[in-house]
Amino acid sequence: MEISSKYSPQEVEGKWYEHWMEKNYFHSTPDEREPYTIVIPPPNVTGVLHMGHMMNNTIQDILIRRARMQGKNACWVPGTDHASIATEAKVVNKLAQQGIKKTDIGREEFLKHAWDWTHEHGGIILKQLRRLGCSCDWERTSFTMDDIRSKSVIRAFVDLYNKGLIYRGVRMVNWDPKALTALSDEEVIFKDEHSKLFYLKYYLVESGECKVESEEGSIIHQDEKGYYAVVATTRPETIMGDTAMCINPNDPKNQWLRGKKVVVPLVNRVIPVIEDDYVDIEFGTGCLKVTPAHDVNDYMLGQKHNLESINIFNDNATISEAAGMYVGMSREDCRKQIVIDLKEAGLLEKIEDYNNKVGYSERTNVPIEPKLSMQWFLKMEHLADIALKPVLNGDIKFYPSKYVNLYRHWLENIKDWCISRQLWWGHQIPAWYFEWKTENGERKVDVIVALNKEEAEKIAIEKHGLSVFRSPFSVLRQDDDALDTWFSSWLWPLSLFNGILDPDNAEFKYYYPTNDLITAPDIIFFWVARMIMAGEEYQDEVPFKNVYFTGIVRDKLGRKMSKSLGNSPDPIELIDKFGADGVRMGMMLSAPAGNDILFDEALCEQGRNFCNKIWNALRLVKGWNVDENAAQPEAAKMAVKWFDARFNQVLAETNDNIDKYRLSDALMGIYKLTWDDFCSWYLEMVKAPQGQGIDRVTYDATIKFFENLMLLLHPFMPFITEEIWHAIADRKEGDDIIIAQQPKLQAIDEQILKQFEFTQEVINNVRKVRSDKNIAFRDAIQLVVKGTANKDFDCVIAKLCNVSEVSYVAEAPAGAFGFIVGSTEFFVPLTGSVDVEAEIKKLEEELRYAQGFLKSVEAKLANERFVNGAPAAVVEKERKKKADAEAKIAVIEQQLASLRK
RNA sequence: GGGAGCUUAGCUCAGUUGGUUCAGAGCAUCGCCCUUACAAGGCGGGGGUCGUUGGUUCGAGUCCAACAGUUCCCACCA
Repeated sequence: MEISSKYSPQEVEGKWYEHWMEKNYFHSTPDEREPYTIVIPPPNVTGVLHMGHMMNNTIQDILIRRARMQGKNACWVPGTDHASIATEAKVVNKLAQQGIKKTDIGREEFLKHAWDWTHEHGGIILKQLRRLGCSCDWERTSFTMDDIRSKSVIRAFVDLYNKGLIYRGVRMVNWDPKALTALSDEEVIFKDEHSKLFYLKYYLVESGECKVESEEGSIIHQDEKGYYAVVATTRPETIMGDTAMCINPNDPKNQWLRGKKVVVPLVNRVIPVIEDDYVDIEFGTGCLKVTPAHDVNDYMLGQKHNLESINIFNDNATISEAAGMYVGMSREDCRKQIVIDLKEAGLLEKIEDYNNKVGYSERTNVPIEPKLSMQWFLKMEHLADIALKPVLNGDIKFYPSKYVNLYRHWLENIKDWCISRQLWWGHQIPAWYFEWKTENGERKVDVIVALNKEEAEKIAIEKHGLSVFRSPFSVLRQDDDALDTWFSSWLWPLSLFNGILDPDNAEFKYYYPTNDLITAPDIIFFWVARMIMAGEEYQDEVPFKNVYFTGIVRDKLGRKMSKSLGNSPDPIELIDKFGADGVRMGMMLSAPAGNDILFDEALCEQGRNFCNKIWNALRLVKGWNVDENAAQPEAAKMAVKWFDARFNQVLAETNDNIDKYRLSDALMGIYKLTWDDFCSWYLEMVKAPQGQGIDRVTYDATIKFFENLMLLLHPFMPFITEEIWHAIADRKEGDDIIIAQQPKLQAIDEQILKQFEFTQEVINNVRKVRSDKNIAFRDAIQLVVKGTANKDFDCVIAKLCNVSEVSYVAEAPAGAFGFIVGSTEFFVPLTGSVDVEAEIKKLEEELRYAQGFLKSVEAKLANERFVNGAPAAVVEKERKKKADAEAKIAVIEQQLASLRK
């Protein structure tokens, strides 16, 4: 049957994936084998595959497939994340398009919509992973909001609350005015902003006691309206919330303001001047306006100095009633208007350009508003403590290791984790508020944390008595808030095997701790660190042993891929175009651990080309006819010996590279072994002459080598390797490469590798002579060797260079092109056309180089301090170099002499 | 403001304890080839004073210092 000269992945990939699924090869159950476990970083349930996923999951699949081929019980657990804030935002948007507001339909109805949305869009990404070839144990597919995972989250919350690690309190939190929820510190992204610094006039209150005294260094402002202080601010729209002005007590230029009262511009509220070291004397005028409700530092000052706190913003960051003016305006509009009004009122001294950092919501990309609110927090001190140890002592290894520092720094400076979100999509906080009326009519509230409502009721009854509980004035209602998404993700390695609810179950005991975690460095704090905390807290054991941080996928200009830039290719389209194997290879070739990868379609093209190369090697071998009577030619015999050694050499390197998570190096090694060593050298050496059959020994060896190459390559390129596996030999049912075992490392014949390297150099030289002199390959030539040499590979030289005869002589032949390999002289006799002058010139060049080299070596050896100081082996090496160089020079000189005759 | 990393061929990167197995790889490029597996290919070639400047050393891409450029992380200077 004719095989196409182009490999077509479209015809191959789907077929094999189905076959693997049918055979249930991806599924794992505990047995006596060593487990190898990976849990997927769960993508957003309603998301679609992007390049980051492609890379990340390719790596996971490589590791999982390799483990499977090493006889381990490989288990890769897939799943998705409910992505609380992101998904809720999408559902809210969708409802808005239908004119529905979430608050109008209520929690239950909203959740119905959210589940519909989840079911409709959910799991697309997992299907896409199948196209990529991912060998996940799909039977284990989980969701952070499925039954077990949800119950695990609730159990963990209750448990941590009972341990005293979770508390509820009023704190300054990061408020997202678009999503209308609190966020954790990690969800705030600071961006540089070109903004303005506004200098506002705060006039002093005139009164009898208020006397301005000039002291040394004072800078007093005064105009026709009186004395005034100048405050520099980037946020003039918050003046309605000012309840003090603060100076540094050690600031000479503002001494005159001590104990005074000033008037907030436009607002006309009188506020005191307070003093605190916190104020930076050098910044602006050294006067700080204090808005305790809207700035973290001001809040701290407010607490310290007992200031009133005026919340001038509504939850959506419009101006509130409490502000008394500009009510209902957006903060942006308000700023514009207030600047105009200040100017008109003569209260704006000047405006300067200013660069500062503004916190934005990671999800909704709107500026964060610091807001005082009641939230739930997880205490981090203890958890940080237990999570630091395993990373510092090497129980968990980071690749690359530079992330250890980052990790440590974060844990050592950690703050409590705000875990409540004012969202509905997610795990509702298992806290109930029991409200009742005391005998004297006072209303009271008790917070009850319990696994479910029934439990909560039981506790309420226990604590407050049945009659109080049943009283018509009593209410038990659950906290409205949901938990941060990461509060479920951090349990992932535990909860996937039901280790929170049932820590003694056999599966959990078998699969946990998992082996490798492959993730992006930008979630090292969000996720990695917290999983380690949870693992240590619940199992007193690490959740995984190695963490491989991938780089961020960028476009070839180094820009982050994003929807708005439109520079992110659709991974599925790439697979359609280049095949999954091609794309996988493209991703892996330039993705050393931790380095950003600059993605370029050309890399996938290289992957596709490689597939094609392999495909054509198959075509060649398939075209061979075995001649059972044929004896094995010498060249083929040597080729088999050599390739066997070479294969084992690369096998050792590959194993080493993968053990060190240097996957791109490993793949490159296999690529070169296949393309250069196998295709360009080996196959050319063993090819039978036109029209002849190949002998049995060589054929079998070749098939074996081909198989071994495919085994080595399979984790990286699963589809084409399975296809080739089945094409090169008759396979019994179930003899599939995916479950075959990796080749075992055999002894490497170093001697033959050295000999062959020498041979390659000879062949390259002959080819160069051919190329230089324009001698077509079909025209046979002769090769003359001066003196003696190892003749083992002469047959190979003859075959690959179309040399009719390799002969050995004592004297250099006249009229021949010469070259030197090592210190052996070779000649290609060519009738009539030798340009003696050119040959002399070439040799002189070589001589110059060799002499220069010799000189440097001699200088080194003449240096007593080197001979005495350097290790003996190094000195010995130099002596050898000297001897070699001298031999080479002698040879060149001799040749020159004979040419000049 | 603090901290970490990076800077080697046109591009993307290796270079693990300092010593021609150290100046490499892949891609790109150039020349010649439709040689019956492969033009998504074959064969051959060119290309870097290892960011700069000092220092340590017999010897530095490799160690140290400073500087420049660049990336990232953290941080309550309005």
